[in-house]
Amino acid sequence: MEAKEILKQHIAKTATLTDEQFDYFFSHFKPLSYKKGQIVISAGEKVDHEYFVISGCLKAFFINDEIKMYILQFAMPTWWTSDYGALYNQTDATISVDCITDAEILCLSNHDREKICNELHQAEHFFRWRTNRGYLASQKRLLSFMNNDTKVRYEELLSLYPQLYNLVPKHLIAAYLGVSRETLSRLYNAHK
Amino acid sequence: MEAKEILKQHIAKTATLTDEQFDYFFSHFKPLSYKKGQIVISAGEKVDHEYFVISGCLKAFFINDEIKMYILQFAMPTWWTSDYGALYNQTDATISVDCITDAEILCLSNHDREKICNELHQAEHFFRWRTNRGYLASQKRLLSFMNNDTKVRYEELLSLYPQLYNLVPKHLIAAYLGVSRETLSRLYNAHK
DNA sequence: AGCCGAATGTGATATACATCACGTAACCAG
DNA sequence: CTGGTTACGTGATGTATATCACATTCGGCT
Repeated sequence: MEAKEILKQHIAKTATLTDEQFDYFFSHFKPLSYKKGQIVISAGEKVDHEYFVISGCLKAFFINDEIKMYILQFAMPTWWTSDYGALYNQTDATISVDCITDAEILCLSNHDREKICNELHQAEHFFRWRTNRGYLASQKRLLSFMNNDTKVRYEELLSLYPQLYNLVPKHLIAAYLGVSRETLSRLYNAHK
Repeated sequence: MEAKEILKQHIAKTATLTDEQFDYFFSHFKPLSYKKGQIVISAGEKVDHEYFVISGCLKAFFINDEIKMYILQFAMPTWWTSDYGALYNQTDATISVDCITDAEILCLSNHDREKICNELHQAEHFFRWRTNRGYLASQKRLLSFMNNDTKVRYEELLSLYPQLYNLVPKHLIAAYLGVSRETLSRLYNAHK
């Protein structure tokens, strides 16, 4: 299935757009191809776009002290990603995004999103719901962080996204869980 | 300033409504008065409303194992609160909300919010931005959780909301930070 | 004023995890 | 194939924090 159709079905779950409206909506997206390891957003630079993943897997991450990396999100097909803080507030990125695998993505500028939201009520509706889902997911993750130990969070992550186990290296999973790679290694090798 | 005016100025920061439109918008809200300690949302029960705080301070919290409490949010004037997961998905509440102090709040049903969003494009715009701010705040807190130790998070919280120091008991601050009350006590009593 | 439960301080001990260190295996590019 | 980089496993040790226990103080009621 091509990118346009994937986005169309994704939007259709929350908003009602005529074919003409969707064509107009889609005309603001630019398709991009990335290779494994390529950088999409680099901390310290300006951010003008958000990204909708068609295929592949990206990560959005924060690096502190030039040393420790924390992964905010693994972005899989039909997920959106960006440094939304920087994007909405027009500040420099503090979060970076790069490709864990080769990836096809659709790119939408901040300006165009606001323009479309203004022009099409249903587009605004869609983006409200998208953000809402992100908010709920973030809150759920925060609660899990406070409430569960690493092992439970690890199993939670894998039961939610089993494909991650073979797709991304273990030290990235550790960076998502917020523990060291050594601790994670010991956790699932404590067989029995 | 009365409740209606507070809400009006709050909305005006993100959305443009005529006086007539705002009057219509406001007509869906119901003012309520609560006493310190009163319960607004009780885990396990249905949730039909979200709440806009006019005065006082509420907390939204999760209780695990009938023992440990984690505070998701201190809701201060002009903040919104509810169990949004339960509200949007029409499931039973997993999060409770109660009053830390006496409070005046405005209450809006889930049904009415969706109705207004559908009728007034600018209302949908407002709620998109409100949710967006919540999402960014939640993401920031998550990052701080992974990246900073308890002391830094404690200072972060107090520099953001200095009034909390005298307003809420320390064990609630500990429950927000995700540490035991003993640890928090030792932290700021470790005066050399 | 005086009482009682709630809030807070503080010691002792246990534990999960970070960190450092080192070794091995897998992967890829020349 | 080969050398180097990346991923992964595992031991030893230090540290922040949880937990339990108990003492003390505070604040709201009657």
